[in-house]
Amino acid sequence: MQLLSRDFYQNTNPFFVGEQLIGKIIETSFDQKVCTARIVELEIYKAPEDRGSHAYQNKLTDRTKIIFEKGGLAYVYLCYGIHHMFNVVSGPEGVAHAILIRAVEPLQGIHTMKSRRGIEKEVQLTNGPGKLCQALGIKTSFDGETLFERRSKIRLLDDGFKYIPDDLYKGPRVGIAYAKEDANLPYRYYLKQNSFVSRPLIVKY
DNA sequence: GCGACGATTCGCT
DNA sequence: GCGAATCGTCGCG
Repeated sequence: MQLLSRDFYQNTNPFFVGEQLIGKIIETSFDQKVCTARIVELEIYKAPEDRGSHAYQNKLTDRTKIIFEKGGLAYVYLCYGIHHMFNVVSGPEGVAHAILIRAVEPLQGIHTMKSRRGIEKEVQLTNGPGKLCQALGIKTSFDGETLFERRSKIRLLDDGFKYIPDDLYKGPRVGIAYAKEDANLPYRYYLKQNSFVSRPLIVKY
């Protein structure tokens, strides 16, 4: 298990970073509880031209300032007043790319995740951006945490897992109708065969 | 200061 | 399939 390096996140191409993040491991540790889970679905938000991005046209506010930092930080915000959303900040300083983690596959700490979620069914634990934050204990207080340090409450790790490139689905992002034509861009990635993906494509016959 | 709204989830019909 | 929950952020003036 190896920490992803600080340099990895600063790559200027957010699509490359997104492809690399699929299959990597998120580990949270605090309150003497450790949870790990594999990333199986994410969405790219590409500054400054992406209307879906909070940093569209490089809009700089108290909330978005963290996205402009050097890659390798967590961007966590509250959605609908209830759900936390976890993003990986990428790109060099001043370039506001963010990658929303939409689904993960639980590996360790499943008992803790069940207790945080208040449910027993494993497939429901982390198959959505709000759900996985609840399961892993990710809150807005994680905003700005570094992802490349052992001492962080949240880290990203590589265990050598490799997916088959043909298994990677690329399609439109979810829930961003306000982004108009940008909503159709293929910025959502997920592993086709994985049962923890949120809202997988329904195949019609 | 205030009103509108959201990168969602859950429960009920 | 639909609507409510629930609150921080943003834009307006």
